[in-house]
Amino acid sequence: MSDTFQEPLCSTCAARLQSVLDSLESDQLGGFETSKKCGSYKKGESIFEENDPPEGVFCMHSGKVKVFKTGDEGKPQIIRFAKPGTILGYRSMLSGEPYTVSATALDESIVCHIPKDTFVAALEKDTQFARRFMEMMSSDLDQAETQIVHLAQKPVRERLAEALLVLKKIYGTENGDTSPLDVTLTREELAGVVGTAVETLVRTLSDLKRERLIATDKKKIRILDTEGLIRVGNLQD
Amino acid sequence: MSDTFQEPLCSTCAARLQSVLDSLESDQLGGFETSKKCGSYKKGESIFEENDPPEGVFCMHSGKVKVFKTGDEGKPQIIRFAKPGTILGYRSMLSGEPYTVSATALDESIVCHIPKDTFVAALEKDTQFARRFMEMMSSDLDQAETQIVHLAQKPVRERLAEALLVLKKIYGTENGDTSPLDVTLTREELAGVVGTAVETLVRTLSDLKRERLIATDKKKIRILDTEGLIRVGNLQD
DNA sequence: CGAGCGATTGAAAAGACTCAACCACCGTGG
DNA sequence: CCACGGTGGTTGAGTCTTTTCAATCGCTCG
Repeated sequence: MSDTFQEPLCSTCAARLQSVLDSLESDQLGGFETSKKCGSYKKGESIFEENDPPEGVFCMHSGKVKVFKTGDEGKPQIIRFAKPGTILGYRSMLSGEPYTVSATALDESIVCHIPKDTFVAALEKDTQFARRFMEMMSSDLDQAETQIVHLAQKPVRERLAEALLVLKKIYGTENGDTSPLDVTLTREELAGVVGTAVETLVRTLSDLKRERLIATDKKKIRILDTEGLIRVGNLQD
Repeated sequence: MSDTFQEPLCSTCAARLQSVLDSLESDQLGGFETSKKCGSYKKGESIFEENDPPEGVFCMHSGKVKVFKTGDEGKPQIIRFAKPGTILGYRSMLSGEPYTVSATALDESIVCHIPKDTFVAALEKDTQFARRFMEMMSSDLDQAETQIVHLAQKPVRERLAEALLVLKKIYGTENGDTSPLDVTLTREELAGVVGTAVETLVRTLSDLKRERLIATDKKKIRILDTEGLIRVGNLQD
């Protein structure tokens, strides 16, 4: 974590308005502002890791982060992607148990750390905030359960199509609709999202390229035919 | 849902003490008691289903319930098992969205329904309760994420070993340690837990039998060698 | 320039699924 | 009481998917 950047303020933080912290009462907000510590993370830098002791939660101010869990054989499985406004590491804060997932920057990112006491106090004092927070947890859980079903029942090809669409939805594209996804992952990372071997991932990507659904340029991926991918992914919803 | 049974009281409910409702203040408890509606469900009966509109949460008083989500091809994936004290359907209550999972009795079960208003009021008034509730959600989420990694990275054999150990942990055995698991699932259900085809499940079960790790008698499954299953499942934790 | 990592491709092997047949048990109705 | 039909369980065979291992390629960085 490096230190040369402008420390953001919660009160004027655009990312906050995208997050579960949007409705925070101003008295709580002050507590956040004075107790938080923000850090800048370069691409590849770790924000927290499995088994680390939790001391609060992280709130993303800018950048992109992958949240993953390491399997028995050491292979990382990407559980979810975070963007500005996302709260990370809340589970361990609540349970007091060490982190069960790791978070690593995918890009230059600024991530703030809010001490447990501050956060818990806000949860206790601001009912509306607590409510929003629970809704966020619900939504994370719902997403995880959908992921379970897809991993159990869909073939790699469908999961890959879905993963690409998810990346588009979360991080968007650089310019127009068919311009490159505004995030770059290694093939290994993408394999870790889809839950497959790197070689299989590469082959399946090639298939999609051959079908003109996507195009690749270096590490950049462009989605040429969103509808087509939805069809491939069997995603009616 | 049939009606011939003794309606349980929250205040004297043994299951409650096993649940997130254990610390509930007595004033809230009264609200639960007067507003709840309990129902008895026979084996195979549905408690709620995907896309049903939520009107509160369910709390298990007795019995066994499977919670599952239906995949695109209509194949049910069992997400989790519930026992007395388990709260079901809380996600949709929070979000107001229709249920994203279904719950069905595996055995004669008594399940109470607590109206949304009552439950939400308790969450708002009783900070300790809200805290416990969030911890429960955390733990569900953690479990779901572990499941994701295992589905993505472990072969059927390992997942089956784990599933059997989970069933033992949740529902226990009928008598001694190597007596039959105190729950009966069809092969199809077990396949839906592990995330595989019925035929594969049957074959893998046979392998475990051949290795004397388990034994089967009709639908009953006995775990003969817990240590062995832990080894097969690659479960150091 | 050379080392090394990430990406790609090929070929073989393993794992899992599908299809099809058969068996075993159970409850029903004759 | 028994024949019948149906459901759930099991097994076999073949096929498809996915993984693994090996080799090659290309690029970047020191």
